[in-house]
Amino acid sequence: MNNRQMVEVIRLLEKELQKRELPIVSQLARERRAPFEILISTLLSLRTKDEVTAAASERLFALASTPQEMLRLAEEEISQAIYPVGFYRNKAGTIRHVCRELIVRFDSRVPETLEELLTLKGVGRKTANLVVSLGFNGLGLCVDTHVHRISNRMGYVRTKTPAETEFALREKLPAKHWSRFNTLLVAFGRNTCRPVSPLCSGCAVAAYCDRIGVTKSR
DNA sequence: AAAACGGGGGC
DNA sequence: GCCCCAGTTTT
Repeated sequence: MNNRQMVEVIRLLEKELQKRELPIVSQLARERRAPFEILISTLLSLRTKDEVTAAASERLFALASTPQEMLRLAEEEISQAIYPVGFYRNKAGTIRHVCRELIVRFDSRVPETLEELLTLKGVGRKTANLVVSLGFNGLGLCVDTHVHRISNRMGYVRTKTPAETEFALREKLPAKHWSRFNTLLVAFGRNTCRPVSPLCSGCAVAAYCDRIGVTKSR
């Protein structure tokens, strides 16, 4: 698959996912959110389903919407609010730590660069890229397992690891498509282009897919 | 490179 | 029961 085809795939997925109202849910919600809310909800999302994360985020933001307010909450209060996302000590602790850092080091704001975001403990490559991409409409390319799998399955790249995929995509895919690309592929990967038994019949972009590594499909 | 962090839901 | 989930840090 070449570049022009991949851009067409992005266009088709955009149309398809809107038409069928497939659950991009919290992703689309996040795009309208303040960077602080994107940062916090992304921290909540690690190894946790998106719907669970979305509901937990709402409950937490109802209690506190700024770093100062959130830092006033005890770890126990945060844990209670975000149930049942799991990783409570981890996530509640990280949230308080990040809030404190934002206040002390960044004038109570969320930093806008990948480098600065990565200095926050608990914020890794994917979280930082999402904040840049969705929070500041910047150039963030976040390669998770969905993006990695589908990029290879369609034959757009040939890579072993998500890190290699990120590098390859940064070289190959025009930056203006990055933000929508990862958002769309994650939604697509959950619903249609699943890890096993992808729903190939009726897939909107089947014509552009090489189906590499797909053995069983429906 | 692998383990640990944690709980719900799908199958 | 087993495996997976918009991951990151520590060993």
